Amino acid sequence: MSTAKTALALEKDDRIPPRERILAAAADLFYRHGIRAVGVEAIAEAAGTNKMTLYRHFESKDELVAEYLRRLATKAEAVWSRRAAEFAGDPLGQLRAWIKEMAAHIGASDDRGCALANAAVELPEHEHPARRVIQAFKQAQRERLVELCTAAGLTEPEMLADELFLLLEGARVSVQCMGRDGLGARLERMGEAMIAAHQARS
Amino acid sequence: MSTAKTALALEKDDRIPPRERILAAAADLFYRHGIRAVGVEAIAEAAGTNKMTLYRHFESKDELVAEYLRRLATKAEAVWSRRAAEFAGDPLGQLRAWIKEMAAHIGASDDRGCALANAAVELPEHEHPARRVIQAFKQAQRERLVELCTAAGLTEPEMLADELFLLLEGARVSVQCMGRDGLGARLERMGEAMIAAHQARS
DNA sequence: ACATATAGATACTGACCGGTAACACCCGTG
DNA sequence: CACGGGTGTTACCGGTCAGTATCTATATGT
Repeated sequence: MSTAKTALALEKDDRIPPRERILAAAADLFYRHGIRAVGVEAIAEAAGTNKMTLYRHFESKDELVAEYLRRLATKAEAVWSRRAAEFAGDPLGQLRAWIKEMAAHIGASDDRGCALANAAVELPEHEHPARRVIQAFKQAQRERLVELCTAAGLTEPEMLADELFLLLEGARVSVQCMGRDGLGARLERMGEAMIAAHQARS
Repeated sequence: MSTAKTALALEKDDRIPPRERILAAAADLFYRHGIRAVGVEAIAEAAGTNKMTLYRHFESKDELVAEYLRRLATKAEAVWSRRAAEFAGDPLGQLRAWIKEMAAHIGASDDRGCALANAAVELPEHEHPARRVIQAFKQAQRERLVELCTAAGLTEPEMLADELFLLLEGARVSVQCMGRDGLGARLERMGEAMIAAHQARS
């Protein structure tokens, strides 16, 4: 079976503790090649260490995967906090900024969609430790959107939040099926149209 | 790594030639557990045959995967033809029927989203024979939607087609992240709202 | 100088992977 | 009857998988 993996070992920096190097290498390889396609040995090597050290820090590959996703979720929450601060008191502006940022992501040539969603597709087993991370993150994401739509005084905020959420979620997977070609720009227009449709008619 | 696979060998029916039994078994296992999670031996066994016979009909696992997706694409095209015939001269009705059917899919308890999209997530390698199948199918799908929106006389048909396409695509992956809970019904409302927003104001 | 903790290196286990070789078998056609 | 094609069976190949045991090296703190 075809399994082309580019190692590209990020050069070892001893100032960074091995646990962090492992997580960085895992993030890169998992995202680019998929979780099941990457072996622990390749991760250890890319992190400038070895399997034994990896297993001293993570009790299994499944746990490493869960931690990889947990880190991404934390990072995403930080971005939301940053944006909330930047657009304090302007929920509509925050909503628009979010759409803009997602459109930019989709335009990036190395984008392979949402790592959490991809993991959900790759790991259907209900008992996998990654699944609770994914579910909690996506539900929080939707909740945040609902609150934003509500605060912006838009009509039927829950429905609009779902529309925007699914639109973006669809765009991020669709890019992996069909390629990019201008989707980023179209996405922004669609988001704006949906918001406009939920603005109270004066 | 956790890899729980339920075999559930469909009992062998000798009236069906082995090639078809293999494709049926592959379709079931690939969809339920993911492509990388299922080995050729498990497929052959579930098909009531063995690896050797499988490799007499498919030159590699990658080719089997491509054929699995090709069959699904063909089946989907047939559904579209059936629907086009049923709603001949009523593009709007056809559009609505499509949304209804997709919403029903999403409500089904064993749904794991679009097999083609899942495969795209699982197989990022550009050279994989499955990728051309996926891309062609998704582009045809979008094209059909554009034509339908145009025929229905809706405003900005390309944009509406994209909106509906991404909405549905998003719903099918989102189900795998967050569960179903009523998404089917909400989906229908959202689709109708989008269509309404593109109906020429009188 | 000593104890402790962390990390590196290498080799290993047992299982599974995709793919193949060799051979026995059955069944329909000539 | 003989033949040949599709099928089944078994054993195997080299490689990789997740995970572990063992031993050495290094750094830190006292």
